[in-house]
Amino acid sequence: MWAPEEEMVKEWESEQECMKQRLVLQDTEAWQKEPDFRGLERVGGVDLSFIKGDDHNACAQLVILNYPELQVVYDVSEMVFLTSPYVSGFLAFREVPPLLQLLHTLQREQPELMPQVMFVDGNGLFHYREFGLACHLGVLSDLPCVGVAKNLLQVQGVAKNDEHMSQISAMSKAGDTFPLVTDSGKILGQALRSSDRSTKPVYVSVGHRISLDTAVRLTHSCCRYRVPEPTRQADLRSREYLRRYFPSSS
DNA sequence: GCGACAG
DNA sequence: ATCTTGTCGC
Repeated sequence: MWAPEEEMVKEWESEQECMKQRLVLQDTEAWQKEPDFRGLERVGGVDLSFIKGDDHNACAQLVILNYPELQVVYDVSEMVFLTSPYVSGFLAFREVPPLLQLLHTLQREQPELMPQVMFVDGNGLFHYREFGLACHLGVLSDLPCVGVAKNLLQVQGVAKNDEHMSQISAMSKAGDTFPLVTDSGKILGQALRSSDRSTKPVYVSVGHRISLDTAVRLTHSCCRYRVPEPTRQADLRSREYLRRYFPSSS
């Protein structure tokens, strides 16, 4: 393809700017204000897994877990064909369409299972233009969303420097956090030590219809291992699906 | 040339 | 995202 990426990225930037106006960065649900999240019964997770040499065909996964037990009560795997390339800062344009499709199918076939909050693999507000995957999916689905990234995106002055490494070392137990502060002093997310056994933190940021404090508290309460259980199950199951139906990829 | 580059 | 098993430690 000859021209596009540069032009496409410009369009994508304005789309993000437009959708940003619909973002809600505060708690909107009653359960979010409860100390033990009383009233929260279903949390969702989504993920995409790929076949090694193929960046178009992927397995899209949606799982619903009950809360606080965190047992899977619904899961769907579906092969999808991705048309957009992965461009850092624009992950949502590649992954959101199939994820929305899974949510729409759920709405049509088992609306009573619709999750009350979604966990997303990647960032929300902690993003170059403060509109990452979790914001994008949140706005288009109008569901509360939390972004949890496994790797630090270096944005707006936040970097993996000595200070950052030092703060990581200072987190001694599960639940410990430190803020991700931009060069302009804005807190766009929190690094969280999600389990006692993992030294490497996860990076939590607001997606939609939830406050940062609630997002961090909820993420901590959904972690049995380093990655929040909804996202972890989505990842495990989508990869299992590929192993089963495309043995060539394993 | 070196480092960054969510997934 | 994916390429990759066993292995060291508790």
